[in-house]
Amino acid sequence: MGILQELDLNGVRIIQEALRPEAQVALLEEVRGILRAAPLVQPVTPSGRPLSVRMSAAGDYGWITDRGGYRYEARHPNGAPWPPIPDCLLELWELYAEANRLPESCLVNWYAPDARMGLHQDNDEADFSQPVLSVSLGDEARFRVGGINRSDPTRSVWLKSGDIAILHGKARLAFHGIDKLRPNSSRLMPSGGRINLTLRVVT
DNA sequence: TAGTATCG
DNA sequence: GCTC
Repeated sequence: MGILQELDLNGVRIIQEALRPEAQVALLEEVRGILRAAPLVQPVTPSGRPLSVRMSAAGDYGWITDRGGYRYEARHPNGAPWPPIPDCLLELWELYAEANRLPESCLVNWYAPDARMGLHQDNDEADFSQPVLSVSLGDEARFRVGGINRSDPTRSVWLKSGDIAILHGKARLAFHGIDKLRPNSSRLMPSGGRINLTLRVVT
């Protein structure tokens, strides 16, 4: 175990090694179940540009982007309701989120080895007093965090498999993104890539 | 503008 | 190549 277990990145709380390897394996199996019920899709921005990340979701709502805009939807684009959020993720929320509501959405983001996520805000939710909690699985990723204005200075950290990041308080609306993955940096998924699970209160 | 390209 |  490393010495550093927790750090603050522009107000974003990073909990390193929150999940032991066995818990990561179990969570990965839950994710595979979600993806059987709700297959990954490659979304496009409202301007029509594809995201490099592929997405699915669990819970009452999933986050969607297409030519119609950014929004939450109660159903997968194929018309099926999203599968339930696994209990182990609800337990992580209770343990770390310090929220007074339960998450209504678990976004599942699949990063192929060359996928990235540009700097953005999570601002399609109704209640910004509720935190956003994300779990990393698989390859390490450079996570960049700024402030509430796009021009604010940024800092970055390498997120590893099993790490948790929480956008809360004044950092709830912090701009953030994923610069790049570090290839072959995890034994969890030997074929490479990264999964990010993001729990949010939507309404 | 949850995109991409580019720079010192 | 990496960082900001």
